Amino acid sequence: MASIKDVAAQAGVSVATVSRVLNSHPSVSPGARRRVLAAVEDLGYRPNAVARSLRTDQTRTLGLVISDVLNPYFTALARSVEEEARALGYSVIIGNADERPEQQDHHVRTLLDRRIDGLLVSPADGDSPLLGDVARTGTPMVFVDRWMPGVDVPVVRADGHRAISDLVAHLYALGHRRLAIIAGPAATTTGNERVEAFREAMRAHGLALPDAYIGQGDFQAASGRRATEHFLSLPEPPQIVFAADNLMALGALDAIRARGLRVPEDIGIAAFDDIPWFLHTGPPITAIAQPTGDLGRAAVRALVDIVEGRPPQSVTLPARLVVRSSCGEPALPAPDPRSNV
Amino acid sequence: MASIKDVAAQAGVSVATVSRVLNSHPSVSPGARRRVLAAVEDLGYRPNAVARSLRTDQTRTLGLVISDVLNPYFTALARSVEEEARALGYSVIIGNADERPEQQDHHVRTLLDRRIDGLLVSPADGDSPLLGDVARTGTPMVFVDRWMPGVDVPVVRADGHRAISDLVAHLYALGHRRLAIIAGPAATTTGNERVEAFREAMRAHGLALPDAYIGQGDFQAASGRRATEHFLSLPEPPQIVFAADNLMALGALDAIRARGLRVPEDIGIAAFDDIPWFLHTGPPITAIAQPTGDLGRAAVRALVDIVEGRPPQSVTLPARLVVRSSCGEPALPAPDPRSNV
DNA sequence: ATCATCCGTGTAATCGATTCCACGGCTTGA
DNA sequence: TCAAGCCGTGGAATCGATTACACGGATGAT
Repeated sequence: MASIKDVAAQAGVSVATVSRVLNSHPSVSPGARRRVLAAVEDLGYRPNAVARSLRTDQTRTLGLVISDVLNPYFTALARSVEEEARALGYSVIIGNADERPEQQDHHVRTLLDRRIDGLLVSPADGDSPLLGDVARTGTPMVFVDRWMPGVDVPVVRADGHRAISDLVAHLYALGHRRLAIIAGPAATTTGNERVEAFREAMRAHGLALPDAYIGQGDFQAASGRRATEHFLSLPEPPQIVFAADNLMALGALDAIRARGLRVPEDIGIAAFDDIPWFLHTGPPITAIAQPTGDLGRAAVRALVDIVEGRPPQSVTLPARLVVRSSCGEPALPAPDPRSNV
Repeated sequence: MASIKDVAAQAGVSVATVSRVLNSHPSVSPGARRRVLAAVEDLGYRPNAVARSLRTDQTRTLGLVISDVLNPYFTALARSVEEEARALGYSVIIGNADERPEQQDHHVRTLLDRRIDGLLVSPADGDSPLLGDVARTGTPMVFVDRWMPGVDVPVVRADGHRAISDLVAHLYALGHRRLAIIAGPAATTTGNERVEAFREAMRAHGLALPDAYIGQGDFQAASGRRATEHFLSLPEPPQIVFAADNLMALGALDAIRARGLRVPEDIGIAAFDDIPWFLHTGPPITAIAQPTGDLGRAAVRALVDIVEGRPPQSVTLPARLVVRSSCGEPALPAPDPRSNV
């Protein structure tokens, strides 16, 4: 592959001049510029990003470590992150943690070894001292969706309080009183917050959230299935199962089907995170939609702000309730049950 | 961040010795090794992958350009690719083409600029002379899922002939005669093959595939919706709509719902690509499952074979039919309607 | 005892870019 | 006319690693 030396030789100039042309430095004569450009074209020359990065100490690359690529929520997030980054002249390297802290740390380390300019993380369950260390060394870093308390970096996330309170009001209006939740791992912020918001909203309606109605999940489908099976074996099963993410909702649906029960007649389902498939499940699932695209874009902007030396901003955007029919027919159907995720 | 020089100074040796320790070169004295390791630990030193790549001319990184990250089939593929690559000591950088050739080319170029060791591509619709050029320059490259005729690189893919023929037999047995297909873009190999296999299987049952029953899609949900709307407006609509990928099946489901029709009573649906969600749609969708994990792994192995100088192999694995209820109740229900994707 | 060999180590070249500094030629102002 | 300044350019240092080569000392064979 042609190097800058080949171009210089072909154009009859020094490598310094070639570099100047390529970086549009002003002091290059029109003639030299023309000859360099011709040589570049002729040789099909493309600058070696590796060499350039070594010299300039920047890679124009962002790292994104997500908890689970198979989760449509994170895929959607990854897509918007990549788009915004590309618009700002950065590439993105995605690492999939698969909800496993060791794998998350593996990716963080590889990304750091590659000297990415900044890191976007949605931390997995379990504590990882590494992330704290990384933040402390001054590597530009931003949390997206989930964050870690005690690590002082900007956080870009959705706030579900309002939407969860709307959800509980909706369920209450439909006559449901026994509401259960499948929680995410306690160590993730999103896991806790959603339970707390749910409990609070129930209290506002004079309802209690008994421990038996709190299932421990790990954001994966299998855990949703297990938790739901347990709910269904209770002497008094809940009327509604609210899953703290979309995959656990899927597992819940499985468990309910396996028992031969119907949704929503026998038991209702709702989920945090709205994804296109929820329109097509039987029945369509009532969900809380996050502004995924906006979150991804805001996260990239915050990170690039840090990278480029501007003051970054934490961002919190509201999630909103999308009512469908998985908890029973709503009294007043929403004008458009389709989410705009 | 500490460099190899800092480690050398701290350990009281030269950078050469440090490098030898790090690369487990045999001729280093135990004492020196110990001091170097201590210094590495002490400084939290991690080798700079950028510098190393520049010198060794290899990045131990593979590029993967997929057609659409929002398509669960490709996400599953990406996941298995990353896993296998990690097991073999490589990292993966994913580029999302969004079914757009320019965006695909953008990613290919960026990946090449970064001097990835090899490229895994599932080419998008539309011709891209770039890929051919890249292959010709000797960059290690492997096609996965889709390929481009005339570009001489190994192809790792699933063969759907048998499964499609099974599908048509299944539909025929259920009494369906008017079968329609939503094709992928003509320029993609998978697009064409699936239509041809379908046509051939129909002919084997004495059925014709009229042009009106061939919808032109682009592997995106919206095109599946449009094609299905067109089918439904025909004087004699088909009894079954077979979508050449999962997203178009989703679009088809949309269109059918929008007309207030029921699946499978009014019209049946089947899809190429099986994804977890198809178990949960209303009704569960009959689909053709690709051995996605095996495909991803085989593709990585083929690519790494090229990179490391071994002779690579093209691989074709059979897809298989997973019967569910979206085309009517099967006479003999399959023992386990759950796909093992 | 002598010479060849081997082992552990350091010096320095190298990868492909960017960029500081110096230099020669030309313009411009006094 | 001459000094000062500017402009286009090239030489060379530099980023952080790897690795060929050289070298001194110890070991082993004869």
